[in-house]
Order: sequence, then C-alpha cells, then structure tokens
Amino acid sequence: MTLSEKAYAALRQDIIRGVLTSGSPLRMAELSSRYDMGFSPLREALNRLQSERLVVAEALRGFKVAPLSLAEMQDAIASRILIEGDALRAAIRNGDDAWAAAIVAALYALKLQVARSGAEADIWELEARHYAFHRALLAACGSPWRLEFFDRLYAATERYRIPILLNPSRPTGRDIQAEHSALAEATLARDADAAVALLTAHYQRSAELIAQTMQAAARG
Amino acid sequence: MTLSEKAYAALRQDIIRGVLTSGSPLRMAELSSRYDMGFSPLREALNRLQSERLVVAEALRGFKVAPLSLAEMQDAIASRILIEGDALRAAIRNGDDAWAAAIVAALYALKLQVARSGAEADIWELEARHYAFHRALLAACGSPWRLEFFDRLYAATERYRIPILLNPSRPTGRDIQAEHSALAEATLARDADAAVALLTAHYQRSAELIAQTMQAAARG
DNA sequence: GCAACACATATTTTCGAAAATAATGCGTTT
DNA sequence: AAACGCATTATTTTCGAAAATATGTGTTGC
Repeated sequence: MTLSEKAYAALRQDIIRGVLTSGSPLRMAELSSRYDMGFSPLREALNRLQSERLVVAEALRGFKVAPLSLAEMQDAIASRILIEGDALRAAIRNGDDAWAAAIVAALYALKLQVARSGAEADIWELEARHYAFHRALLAACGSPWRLEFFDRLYAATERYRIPILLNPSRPTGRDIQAEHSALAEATLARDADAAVALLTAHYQRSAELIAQTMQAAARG
Repeated sequence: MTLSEKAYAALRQDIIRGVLTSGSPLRMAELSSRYDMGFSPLREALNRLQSERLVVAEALRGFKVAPLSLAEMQDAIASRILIEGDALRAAIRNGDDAWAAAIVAALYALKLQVARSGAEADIWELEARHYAFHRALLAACGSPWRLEFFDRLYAATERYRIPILLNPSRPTGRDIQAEHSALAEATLARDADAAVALLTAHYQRSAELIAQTMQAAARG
C-alpha cells in the first residue's frame, strides 16, 4: 500500500468521524507531522477527497474540511432515497441466492454488534456493519454508477450521524434494528414496493432526527 | 490559476475528447513533456480524475485512461435517466423566470451553432452549448448533489458520443434539434410528465445509436 | 528446451528544498 | 485615528532528485 493510499484512507476516516472538524483548515505542515509523511502523498489524497466533496480547496489558499449544513444533509438524504430506491428495485429484480444470503449475514452481524454494550461496544465496528448491511441490499443492482453514488452519499450522511452515535445520552425514540429487519424481510420476500417504502421511511426518520439534533446544537 | 488546475482541465478534456485513448497508459514522463510541467501537479490532477472515474490507477503501476465499455455506457445513460428525470421534475416545480429564460437562451445558442457548417462548424463549441442546454434544464432543481452526478455522468457519456460527432459521415436518422425543442417546450410549459418522457426518449435513442456504433466498430 | 534466478532498465512514488503567493504586522502619512 | 504602503512572516505550490518498485532480458541449471 502506498503512502498516498494511506493518507487518503486516514484523512477520509478522520473527516467522516469528525476528528478533523467541519470547516477547519488543513495545513500541510500540520498534516505532515500528524500522519508522518511528506507533502506529496497528502496533496494527492486531498485532491481525491476534494472530488468527493469531503474537502474544499481554494487555489493558493489550501484545503479545508468541507462544511456541514442542514440543507446539504437534506439534499444528500433525498438523493439517497432516489438512488437507493431505484437500486433496491433493481437488486430485488436481479439478485440471486448469494445476494440474499449476504443480506441475511450482514443483518445478523449487525444485530450481534448492536447487542453488545459496555467495553464490547465499538461504535466504529457498528458503523462498519451498518454500512455493510445497506451495501448488501443494493449489491445486486447491477449498476456500478449507482453503487458509487451510494458510497459517496453514504459517506456524506455518515458525517451527520456520527455526533448522534457518539452521544447516546438522549433516546432516539426509534427501534432502528426493527427497521432494518423489516427492510431485509421485505427485500428477501422480493416485495419491491414495500422494501422501497421501508427504506424511504428509514431515511426520512434519520433526516428528521439529524435535523432536530442540528437545530438543538445550533441553539444550545 | 495553478498548474494543478491547468493539468486537471487539460487532462480531462483530452480524455473526454479521445485525444488520450481509452485504456492507454498515462506515463509521468510523457505527460510531463506533453503538458510542460513537473510530476506534482500532474499527479494531483490524475488523482482527481481517478475519483471521477475518467482515470484508473493501480498502486505502483501508475495511471491509465479509464476503459470504455458498452455496459458502462448503458449504465451511465440509465443513471442519467433516473437522476435527470427526477431533477427535471424538481426544476419544473421550483424554477423561476430566470431559469426559464436561461433555457430559452441556451436552446437558441445551441440552434445557432447547429446551423453553422463548413469552416464555421466547431464541434467543440457545439458540444459546449449542448452541455449548457441540458444543464440549464436542471439548474433550478435545488440539489447540488444531483447536479454533480449530472456533471459526472455527462462527462462519462460524452466520451462515447465524441466518436459519432467526429464522424458525421453516416446519417443518424434523428432530428436531434427537434428533440431538444420539444423537450424545452414541455419543460417551459411545466408539463413534467411530458418533459421527463421526452428526456428519457432522447437518452434512450442516444444509447441505442451509441450501441450500434460501438458494435459496428467492434466488427469493422 | 525451459523454468528460475540475477541483473539491468524503466517507471512510479516520495521527499526536501526552492519558488510563488497570501497573510500579517508595523510604521508612516493624511 | 484611519488608511495606506511596505516589509516580514506564514503557507501553498512546484520542481528535481532520490528511493522504491515493477518490468524486461539474458543466463544458468536441470
């Protein structure tokens, strides 16, 4: 693995997880000592992240972490509903047994991690399995372009979900795991209309919850 | 403008226009002399283009122009129908007078260029106005994410259209300008269903024509 | 004859310094 | 006291060489 790839992975993770906070400048000297490498691989990674809208660049003024906004979050989630809804229908049409089995496996692995608490609870492992589950649903859609857009939008919206995941103080009033189970069930039953409706509702509730949290944070 | 940005613009254009042919390796030394700059700005541009799927990178083996394939083209056009169909509906819902006037202007400018022939005919100017027209239709959709996906998919599909534009020998059997006019008319009349139907048909015909041309080229 | 190895060459990747540009602070002027 | 110019500092951007890795070629051993 090249340093460029390591820089890309590390920066991407640190931005999505909020370690590098929204809007903060990314100075080459700081990054160089933080990640222990020269400028070249860092700049290459930053250029990739710029294309993915996780980083914003201004000529001769360097890079900064892409800002977060309520409007962007709502746009991203609406776009997810459009693209993933379509991809889910296609996957239900095309998916074979391996696709179905992978969904069952991903849902089960997610449940196991959700059940863990205390020292065993690992929010990042949970998050990885959450991604894997949603990805598994769409895997058989047959459209590399739509899967890429899914990845892009997943990363964009994950940035908004992380603060909520890290702050499990207030109850969400949702049984997210039940939503996942119902979604998987409808998908495996090849009931496209029901599955898309559940997926849409799942995302709309997430958008609502994030919007409330952001507005509360803006006030408090 | 920095060298990095120039490299990005130049490479992007040369890939889309087919000057750098599909699948061919992009060696640093060659690029450095071709574009008259050092490695750094070139590598930064290549990393951006990698994120945009115009370039493919393999660790320690450098970069190459992303290959073309019938399947990718069909996926890209199907994705355009999904995303642009939705964006067009939103634009028709939200668009104001300035949006409508910009569509009229873009269509008129496109017609002017289509009418030119001989020495005045400039395929690249035609192409720029074609892009501007399709972009103007969606401009008021209110979704930066969908507009970005439009840009990405437009670039991807343009690569397949260029060979046809450069080879005006065989007639297409289409009146593309009539299709554009009808699409603009339905959009300005705020008839979303009709506009989306026309847009869909427009793209499906393009996909069909490209597929025929690619298969003919593969045989011949 | 051919597989495996060693060597030479080609190419990518990375570094560290130099060049170019922006930001800052300070003194001067009005 | 505000505004302007100028020098100083901070930062980004770019280059050219060095390091690391891949590719190609010929040779040896079987």
